[in-house]
Amino acid sequence: MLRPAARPAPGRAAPLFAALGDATRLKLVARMSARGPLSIARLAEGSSLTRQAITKHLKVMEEIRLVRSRRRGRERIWSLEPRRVEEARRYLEAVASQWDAALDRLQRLVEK
Amino acid sequence: MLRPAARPAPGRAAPLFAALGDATRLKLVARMSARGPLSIARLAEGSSLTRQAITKHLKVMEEIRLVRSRRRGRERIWSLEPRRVEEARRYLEAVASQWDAALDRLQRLVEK
DNA sequence: TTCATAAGCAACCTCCAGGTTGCATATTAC
DNA sequence: GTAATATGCAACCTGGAGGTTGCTTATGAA
Repeated sequence: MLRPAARPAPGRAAPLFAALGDATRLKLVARMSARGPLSIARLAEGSSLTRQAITKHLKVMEEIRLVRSRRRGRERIWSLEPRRVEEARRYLEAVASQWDAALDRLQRLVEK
Repeated sequence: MLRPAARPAPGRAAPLFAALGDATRLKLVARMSARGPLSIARLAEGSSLTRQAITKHLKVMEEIRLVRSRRRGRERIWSLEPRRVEEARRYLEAVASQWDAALDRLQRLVEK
């Protein structure tokens, strides 16, 4: 009985948004999403930051399972976890529609 | 010619997610979205934090236009800015579908 | 087998986000 | 008019996020 994934509580969703809320990390996400799985070296390429800084950011995102990594030879390959992205997306969708509903309610109250 | 609102660059979208990425702020968003426009006092109600702390959070969100406020008598009423929520939502939607596309491309490459 | 590449580990630094307290000011209620 | 309510302003404190440097280790290439 696969339930339709209820909206998570704000306390649970916040860390997800926090992970996305750093420009460096969001660029990493964008790069992965554009090119597919990439090694740290590839991800750090062109950045003004150190490779170690990039690694730290990746670990932050891994901790909340926004990305995952696997070792391949001497490299470590990083992938996006699309289910988490989707989870965040749905949260915002719910917020927006709930807000609309609240406004509608108030509007009707005034009209009465 | 109202264009369909292109996906913003990571650098522009990150502050939006950062604003959502704090548990206190996300709770404020949730509360507004559930009940409609609310005063600071209402928003601070039940929280363990100071009213001033709440005010600071609201200002953070106002700065990036995730919420707006208007004065009404001695109160200040805070509302959600649903277009910004929608903007963030679309960003995530784009990330997810781009990732899927990248995987598909790679998959087809392997099969060839 | 030796050199170059890719990554991991750890210690350290700095600044500012997220809080607080204390006081001032504007509105509203009685 | 006076007390209570709702908010604004400012100074201050503190931990941890986001960086760096330096060194080590594993793997691949020639």
